Amino acid sequence: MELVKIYECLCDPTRLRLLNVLAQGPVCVCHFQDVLGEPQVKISKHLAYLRERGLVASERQGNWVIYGLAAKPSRELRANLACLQECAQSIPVFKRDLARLKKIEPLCAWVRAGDPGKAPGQCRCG
Amino acid sequence: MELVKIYECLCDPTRLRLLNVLAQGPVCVCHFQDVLGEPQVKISKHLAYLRERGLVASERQGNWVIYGLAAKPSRELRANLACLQECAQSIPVFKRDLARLKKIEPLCAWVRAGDPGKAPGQCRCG
DNA sequence: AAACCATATTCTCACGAAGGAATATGCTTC
DNA sequence: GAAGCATATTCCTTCGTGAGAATATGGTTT
Repeated sequence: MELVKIYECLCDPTRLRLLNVLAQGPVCVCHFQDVLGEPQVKISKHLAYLRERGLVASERQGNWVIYGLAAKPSRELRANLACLQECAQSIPVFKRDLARLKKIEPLCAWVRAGDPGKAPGQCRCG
Repeated sequence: MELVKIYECLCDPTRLRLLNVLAQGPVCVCHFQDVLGEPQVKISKHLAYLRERGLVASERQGNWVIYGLAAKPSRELRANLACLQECAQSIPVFKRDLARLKKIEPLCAWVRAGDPGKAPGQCRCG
């Protein structure tokens, strides 16, 4: 059942936080590390988990990799992501993450714009 | 996170089917066996799993045990059960289960009524 | 109280998933 | 092409879960 696959993706706190952030728009991996405050391996592996199951998609942009929600989600996925967002609104962890995201949002936008010519040698996350 | 506990409950096909059936009202265990066509142990263990995590509650009625959805669900639980129902509408397995449930519904109602005086020695499920 | 029914629990096995440390890959810059 | 950065993968250990067989429990009937 595809529905079960979706719920399997949702039954880990780190993945829920990732999806909550992604609901705001595409984000690059190093920003995830910054926003969630979790180690690189953890972030990377959970993103891979979500990618293999089709919840998110990734695109390389020079040194960075940008993740975004699936382009054309199934009805079930759309419904559940909407439900998650509704629930997340009232849960502190998620609100904190979005607050931190807002602070670095300009950087995210800049990375997303993806003009390699202007890219500096080092990510400005830290 | 309580939200994760909910999703853990939802990431198994058998449990999804149980919850889908329960959305129609309380049901006794032997009827679950009949509707899902799964062995007793399986049903019983998954119901226990859901009960330990507060998604469902059980009540003994003579030889039978009747399960129902949690009386006062959290906002998150309510939202997710609603979402599940919406998704289930278009998925064959769930529709089949509800169809089979309908056939034995009078029996369910009778068990729920719970007049031990009239109870026969044997469940009429099979 | 013995037989019986519906349900629950225990035991064992196999498997997948999460976390961390170490290492590999792909780009980019010098 | 060597060094450096961001990200991915591998290896290992630990833990929870699902399934089935067998057995236990609690209530009921005779």
